[in-house]
Amino acid sequence: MTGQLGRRERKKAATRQKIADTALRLFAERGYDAVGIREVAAAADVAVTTLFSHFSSKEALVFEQDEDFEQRLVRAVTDRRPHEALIPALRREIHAMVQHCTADGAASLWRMIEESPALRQYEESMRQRHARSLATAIAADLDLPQTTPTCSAIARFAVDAFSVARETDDPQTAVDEIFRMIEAAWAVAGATPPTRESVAV
Amino acid sequence: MTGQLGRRERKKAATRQKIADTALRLFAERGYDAVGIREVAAAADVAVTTLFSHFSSKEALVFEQDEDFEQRLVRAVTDRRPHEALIPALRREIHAMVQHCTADGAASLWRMIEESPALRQYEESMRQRHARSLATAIAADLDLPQTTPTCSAIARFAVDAFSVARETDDPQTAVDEIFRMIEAAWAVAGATPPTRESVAV
DNA sequence: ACCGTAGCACTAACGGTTAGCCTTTTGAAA
DNA sequence: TTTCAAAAGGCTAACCGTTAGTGCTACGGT
Repeated sequence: MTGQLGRRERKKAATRQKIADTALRLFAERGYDAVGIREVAAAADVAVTTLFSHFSSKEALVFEQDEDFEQRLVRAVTDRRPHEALIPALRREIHAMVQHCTADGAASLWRMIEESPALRQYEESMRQRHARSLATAIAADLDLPQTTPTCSAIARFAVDAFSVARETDDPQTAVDEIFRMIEAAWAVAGATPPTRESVAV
Repeated sequence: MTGQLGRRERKKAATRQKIADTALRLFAERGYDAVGIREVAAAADVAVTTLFSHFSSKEALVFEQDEDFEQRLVRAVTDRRPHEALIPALRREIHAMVQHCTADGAASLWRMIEESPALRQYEESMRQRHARSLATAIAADLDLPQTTPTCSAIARFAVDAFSVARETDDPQTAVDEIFRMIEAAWAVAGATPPTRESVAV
């Protein structure tokens, strides 16, 4: 083995990266809606079908770090230090994610997202996926056989915190503000043991 | 005036209704994905362009009551009886909406929605719109000049309650469960007066 | 040295959506 | 009543994202 990946996998990764880079450059230059898939493929010197074998949709070209975000949320729960409570761990991660997304280099990217309805819609359904994964992780953390309404709700609240905060002028403060609410919500949920129905199959 | 609407508006409404009815019938018969727009238009005896002048997308054919839902949420806040608190009013409305959507006749419709990724995605972005409207209504109710992170968060939490509950075996119980959490979240948000930044322009 | 397969290309098409342009209907002003 | 502007609808033709079908080539393991 050369390094860790074979030539084949390196080439594949290179192709993927080239497509993503080309797409983001074109989108930045001329706007997301004004650039077609055929154009991106041509500029990256690949076939349209190749592009779609690397990215599941045009929007996915923009949200390249989709799975990163998802795993960060899940790991914030599963890999947290022993004895650290659930909500503070989530809060720290959301803080970091917000910081990452409001960093200077990313501003124009998020502006582009806000201007395109298609991208907004994609982002929303992406967050829903993330909330589902997070809910599963939370349920597992509580040794529950499956997600309860409380798990799903807390997961969604956390994701909401990110979305709402990112749209405000002072994201970090907003995250803290919302997480105080989530903390309170979690407290009453924990105090109220789940009813028979909500755990039953 | 004949009745309240002129002939023109009555005809327009009739056309719209005919399109919606035809579409839902075809979708129910053969599945959402298996029925094309051209087919729906032909069956409703209108041109494709006419269909799209009444509905902004294929998915909108299914979520005909989109605006109803949005207005019910907003009115639950603005039109509630004097002295009734905000969160209980919202809870009542969400209860009613869940009941309405889990009634017997609607079951097959929601199964169809769950089976189609396109419909799920549309529903999600619809809920986001509703949450935005609700946030604005809540802000107005509190005499705030614009939405704060707290308003947006509570609005999203309420909408989340609907979405999570609808996926549960026992939706009504789930709504109560989640609204206990929202009540707690609202309590700490109200107790903590907004900081200067979160209200500033 | 060989073979299975992953990666990629090409063509052609499908389905949702829109633009451009034309006809008919309708509400109301002149 | 006549007239007229706007609304509603229609037709054609296309654009765009996405996928199926097919085949070639180069790589990795045996």
